[in-house]
Amino acid sequence: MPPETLISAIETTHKRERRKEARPGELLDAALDLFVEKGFSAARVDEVAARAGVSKGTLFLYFQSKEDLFKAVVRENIVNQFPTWQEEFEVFQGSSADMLRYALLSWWERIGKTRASGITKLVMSEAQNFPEIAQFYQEEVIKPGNAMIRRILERGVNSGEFRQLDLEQAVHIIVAPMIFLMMWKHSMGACAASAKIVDPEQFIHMQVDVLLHGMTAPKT
Amino acid sequence: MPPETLISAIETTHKRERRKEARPGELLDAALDLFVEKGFSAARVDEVAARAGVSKGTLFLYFQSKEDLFKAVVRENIVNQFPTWQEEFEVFQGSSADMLRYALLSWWERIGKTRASGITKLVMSEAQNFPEIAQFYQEEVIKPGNAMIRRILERGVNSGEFRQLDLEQAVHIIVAPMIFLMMWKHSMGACAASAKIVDPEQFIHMQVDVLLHGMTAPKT
DNA sequence: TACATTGCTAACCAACCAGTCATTAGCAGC
DNA sequence: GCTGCTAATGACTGGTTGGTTAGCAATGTA
Repeated sequence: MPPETLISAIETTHKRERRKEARPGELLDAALDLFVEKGFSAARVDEVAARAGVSKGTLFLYFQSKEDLFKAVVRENIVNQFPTWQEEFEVFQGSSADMLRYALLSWWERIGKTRASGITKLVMSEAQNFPEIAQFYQEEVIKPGNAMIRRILERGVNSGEFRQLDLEQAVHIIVAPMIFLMMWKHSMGACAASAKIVDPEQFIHMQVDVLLHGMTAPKT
Repeated sequence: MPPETLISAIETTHKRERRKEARPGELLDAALDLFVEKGFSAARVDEVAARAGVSKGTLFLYFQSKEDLFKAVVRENIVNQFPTWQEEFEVFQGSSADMLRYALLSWWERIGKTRASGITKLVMSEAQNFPEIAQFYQEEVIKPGNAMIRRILERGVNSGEFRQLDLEQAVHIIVAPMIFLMMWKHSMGACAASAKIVDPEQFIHMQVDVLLHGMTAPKT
């Protein structure tokens, strides 16, 4: 009986407070935890509510449905980050290689490293079973995200720093290892000990290095 | 009532045949379909049986549990492929760059393109919720798979064709885009029309090209 | 036809869950 | 202390599911 112990452990203090302002934030926080931990379909609304210290009924007072709750979590934790990046890139000085490296590293800092990376993993995992979520994520996260990467590449190609590239495809090549990193962190990485990638930041540095210069030995 | 129509549509012909030999294969085939389509936890044992034209009871006659069924599917569709590759690589003539390109393209031909790619996606997706499956996959698929990639890289480094690389990390860099391709195909790729990667083979070619030579423009 | 073998099935069990709604109780104003 | 508003609750509904098993029926044999 793990739920009981969990619930009692949490709600020892408060009996029935009225805190209309604080509830949504607390629910979103608990929901992020559970969605990341269990996935969308396996996460139980009951448990989200319990972890936020309220009953299931209360949760449905603030969010129309489980799906609605999830969308709110995504907006709170990912979509909200885009404007900051946008601004940083607009004033960025330096080579496009540096810009790319900065983009990937700061992405790791703000998304990959945090709980938010679990959301991306979740969406990739369950898109098939929840097409509306896939659609939503495509529009609000993937499209804007890809656009940002694309702009960096364009900048590099236009300045002659990068060679002529099929931009559509190149964006995927940049993004793929980052998605992989998030997937791994929240799947195999969380299980088998031997499955740990030693250091994600080191991985990103090597990734950028290979992206820029390749693996082939320089001619001597 | 979609299950009814499905079942009736399938079992119109046979009433109660005794075909001990054929059952396991048919069940494995149906199971692959459903696991790929729905994922491990969402796939219903009932439906697997129905699609194979038998009752649920029969399925449990041939496989101890849902998990056991899944392991059999993995062995049938992925693990069985390894010896072939092994042999091919052992007799491979040509540059390590060609070998790498060949490895990724033939991997796409035999796994990525086929239903089997859905298994990898499934495992990455649900490893957290089913640690035993993660463990199993790590041992029987990931370790051997990584070892094969590693051998290609070692070959290239030893011959001086590739520069000195952190092999552990480099393996991940090779594998990451392939995993991504499978994930994408079975998640976003199956949903939003705009989310289609135009051509996986083209993606792989460009990927190999970038891996070997990088994106930086050659000095003029 | 009678009989034995055994592949196969239907019915069953115990447990689970998103979402609803009538009821309860916290709190602000008087 | 009382009252009215409404935030919060939790029992309930209608629908799930993996796994078990007692018994039926297809096949081979005599």
